[in-house]
Amino acid sequence: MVQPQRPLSRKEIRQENERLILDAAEKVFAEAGFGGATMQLIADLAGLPKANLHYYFPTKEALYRRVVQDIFHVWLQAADIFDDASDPVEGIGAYIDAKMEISRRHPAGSKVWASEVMHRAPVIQDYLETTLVEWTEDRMAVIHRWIREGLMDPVDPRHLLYMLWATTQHYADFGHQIETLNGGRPLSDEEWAAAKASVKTIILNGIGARTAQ
Amino acid sequence: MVQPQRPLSRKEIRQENERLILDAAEKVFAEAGFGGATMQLIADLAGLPKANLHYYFPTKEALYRRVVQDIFHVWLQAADIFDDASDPVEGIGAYIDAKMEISRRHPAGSKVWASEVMHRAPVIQDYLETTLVEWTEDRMAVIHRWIREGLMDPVDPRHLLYMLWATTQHYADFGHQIETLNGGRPLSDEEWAAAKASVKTIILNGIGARTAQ
DNA sequence: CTACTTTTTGACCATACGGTCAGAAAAAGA
DNA sequence: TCTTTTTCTGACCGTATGGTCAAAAAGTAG
Repeated sequence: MVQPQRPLSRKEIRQENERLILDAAEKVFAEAGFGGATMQLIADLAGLPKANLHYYFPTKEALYRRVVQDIFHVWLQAADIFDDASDPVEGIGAYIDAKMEISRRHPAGSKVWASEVMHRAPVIQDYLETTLVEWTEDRMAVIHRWIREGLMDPVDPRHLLYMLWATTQHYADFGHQIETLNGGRPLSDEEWAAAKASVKTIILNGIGARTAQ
Repeated sequence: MVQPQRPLSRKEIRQENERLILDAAEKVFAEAGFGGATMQLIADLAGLPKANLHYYFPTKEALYRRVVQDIFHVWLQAADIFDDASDPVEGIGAYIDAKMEISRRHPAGSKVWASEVMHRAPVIQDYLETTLVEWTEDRMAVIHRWIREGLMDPVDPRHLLYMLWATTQHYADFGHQIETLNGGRPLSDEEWAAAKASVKTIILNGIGARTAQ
């Protein structure tokens, strides 16, 4: 272990500890659900005494709320790709790649999100009703434009989006099932590439996506 | 309330109460997760005193186990359709219809299953490793046959199955999100029909499914 | 009706959990 | 150095929860 020479400043201590706690909390909430998670477990995983958690986050709910909000923002960012594209092959293809990558790198976050929504979004319902609704409408507009431009078949954009979310997040949320069906081994680099390719092929084919000239 | 003339026999009492408890448990486990569910809540919903639950199911875990097992069997049955079909348009189309119908009629069951798998299948891992593995291999063989017969494109059957599961179950597991994006209203009959149609169109198109002559 | 078995239930218990607090330790400022 | 502010932490508390139990109620068989 390399010890820093200078003692950490207060700001650094705060940032470092909040990070430790949030990372641990994400994992524990993902593995046990909100109800099954305990502050003690999170504290142990973060390597801090339980009372210290309550110093940074007053309640279990406040901590959970922060975890869910952080995840939501990661996801929103990942969707910028969508807008910059000139055709569905590029836009939806890149979106699938991005979401599959998130499923691979942050499966815990995806599970926490899924759990939150499954339980009727007790803490982020307001986000769903505002930010997510806007986000969805914007992307639906893009898809409608592509349809008008003859770049893809006239599918219902809403259900296309649901399919994109469902399919990509499945690789995180049901990762354990996939691993079991893969002989107990996590997907290798090649298998992840094959998964991405399969998803892209079927969906892009399925909506008759064409590239812009 | 219509009261039966004859008092219930012991066998009837047992069946009736187990059914009441299992139905209530499915709902509560779905809404709160295993950790968040309480025996008291289940008891209240079932209209029985808590001690009575422990008479029929010794522990919370035993009750949960039965709920998950029951769901698993419903799903396995729904897949018989797959085998009886002579081509992917019929087989996969009917499978999508069946799974969408389950998502619509038994969303709680789907959520319990999702939660169980997300938490690394603590109670049904053995089922995953035996029954589900067999089931999956059988269906993969069917898909491989359809590919050999030129009835669909040579897609990876594994990832096609994942896409089918992901897409159909999404309408149950993320039903709350879908409802929110639908203006706060649950999907109407017509909207469910549109959802089914969208999923079938995109996937069957996506794999180049053709009907047998 | 009588003896027996199954079912029901209120009261109770031990434990685990979220949260509090007072005082110690450490950093920052003068 | 001395004072103030922030961070840390063991010990503690009230409550909610899963589970138990003994006795009552209800069904069954003769």
